Amino acid sequence: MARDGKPTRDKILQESKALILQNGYAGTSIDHILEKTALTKGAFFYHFKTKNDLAKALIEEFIRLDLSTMEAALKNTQDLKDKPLDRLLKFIQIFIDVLAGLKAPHPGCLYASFINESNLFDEEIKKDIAKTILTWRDNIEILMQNILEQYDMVIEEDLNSLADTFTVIFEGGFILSKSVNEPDLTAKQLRHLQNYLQILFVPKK
Amino acid sequence: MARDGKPTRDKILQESKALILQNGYAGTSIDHILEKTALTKGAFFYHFKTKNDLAKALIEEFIRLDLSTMEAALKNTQDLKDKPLDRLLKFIQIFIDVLAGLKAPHPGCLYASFINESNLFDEEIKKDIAKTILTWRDNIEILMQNILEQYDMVIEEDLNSLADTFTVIFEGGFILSKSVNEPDLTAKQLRHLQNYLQILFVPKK
DNA sequence: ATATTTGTACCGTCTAGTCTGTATAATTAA
DNA sequence: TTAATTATACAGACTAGACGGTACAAATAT
Repeated sequence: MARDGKPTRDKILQESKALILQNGYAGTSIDHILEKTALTKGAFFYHFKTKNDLAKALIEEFIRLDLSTMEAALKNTQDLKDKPLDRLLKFIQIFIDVLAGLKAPHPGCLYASFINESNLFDEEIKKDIAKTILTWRDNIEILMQNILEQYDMVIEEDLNSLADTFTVIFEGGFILSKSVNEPDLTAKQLRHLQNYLQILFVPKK
Repeated sequence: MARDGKPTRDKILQESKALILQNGYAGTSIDHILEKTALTKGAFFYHFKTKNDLAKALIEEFIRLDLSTMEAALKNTQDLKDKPLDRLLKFIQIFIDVLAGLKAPHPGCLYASFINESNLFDEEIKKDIAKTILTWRDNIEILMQNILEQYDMVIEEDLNSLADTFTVIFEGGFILSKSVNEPDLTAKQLRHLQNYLQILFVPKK
C-alpha cells in the first residue's frame, strides 16, 4: 500500500465545486484547481481520468448530498405525518432556517451551473440531474396528496407544478441572491411558498 | 464608405447569445461563433474589440429588450390602473401567454448565464444586471402598493420580496424547464403566483 | 519490496487576439 | 461624367499562451 489518497480526492472535489460555482465549468481550468489545492497534474489525473470524469463525480456527489438532505427533512417531519399541512410547512421551514442564517449569498447549485452549460456534458449527467429534480417533485407531491385527504384547495391546481415551486424557488432564489447580494432572499421566497400553501389549503367541512 | 455592417454585427450578437445560453460564456469560443455565422476573425474583431466587449454588448442589448418588454406590459395593463389587483394579474398573464405557447423549453436568460460564471466578468456588467433585476422589483412593488390602497393582505409580508417572486420564478422556471424538458413549466409557476396574489389580497371592509 | 500516490517535464490542440491585405461604396475633383 | 481618393467592412494567415492530457520518475507507507 501507500499513503491514503482520499483527502486529496476530497480536496479536489471541494475546491473544484467552489470554483465551478463562481466561474462555471468551462471557465474553471484544471490548472486553476491545482493552484487552489496546491497539488499537481499527477495527483489530479490519478484520481480523475479526464475533466469530464471530475464533472461526473462532482454531480454524483452533489446528488447524493442533495437527496440525503431531502430524506433527512422528511424524517425530521415524520412526527407530523397526521398533520400533513403542518408537516409540509415544517419541511420548508427546515430550509428557511438554514438559508436565513447565511452571512453571504449561497454559493449556488451545481445543477444550475451544469444546465447553463448543458451542451458541454453528455446525456448521462443531464439525465441524472433531471431525475433528481423529479425526485423532489415526487416526494413533495406525496406530502401534498396527504394534505388533500383532509383539505380542499381554494383554487384547483395540479400538485405536480405546485411541488415544483419548491425547487424553482431555490434555483431562482440563488441567482437573484447572488446578483443583488442579499443572502436571505431565498429564505424570504420560501416564506411566500409557506404562505401560499397555508391559504391555498382549507380544511374540508 | 463601405457596405452596411449592421447585419453582420447583429448576426454575431444573435448567434453568440444562442451559443452562450447552451454552452455558457467560457464554453463558447470565438471560433465557434464564427463557424455558426460563417464569418471570419476580421469581421468579428472589427465589430468587437475583445470577447469581453461582446459580452458587454450582449448584456446591454438583453437589458434593453428586457426593460422594454416590462414597459410594454405595464402599458398594456394601464387600462386597469384603478383595478390594481386585476392589473397585476393581467401583467403576469401577458408572460404566461407567451410561455404557455412554447414548443420547446425557453432557451434561458443571459442574466443567469452570466451570474453562473460571474467571476469572469467585470463589476460593471454585474452591476448592470443587478440594477435591472431591481428595476423589476421596484416596478412590480409599485403595482402592489396600489393594490394595498384597496386591499389588505391575509398574511403580512414585505412587498419587496413578494415582487421578487416574479423574477425568481422566471430564473428558476427556466432552469427546471430545460432540465426536465417541459416547455410550459415556467408558465405553470406563474399561474401559482397569480393564485397566491389572488388569495393573499382581500378587499378592505 | 511493492503497490499506491504524487511531482514534473512535456505534447498537441485550442484560445483570444494581431496583422496585413483586399473588397466595397460613398466622396471628391477635374 | 468619371477617375482618383478615402473610410468602412471583411478575409485569412499568424502568434503567444492557455488548455486538457500523457509519460515517467520520485516519493510514500505498509
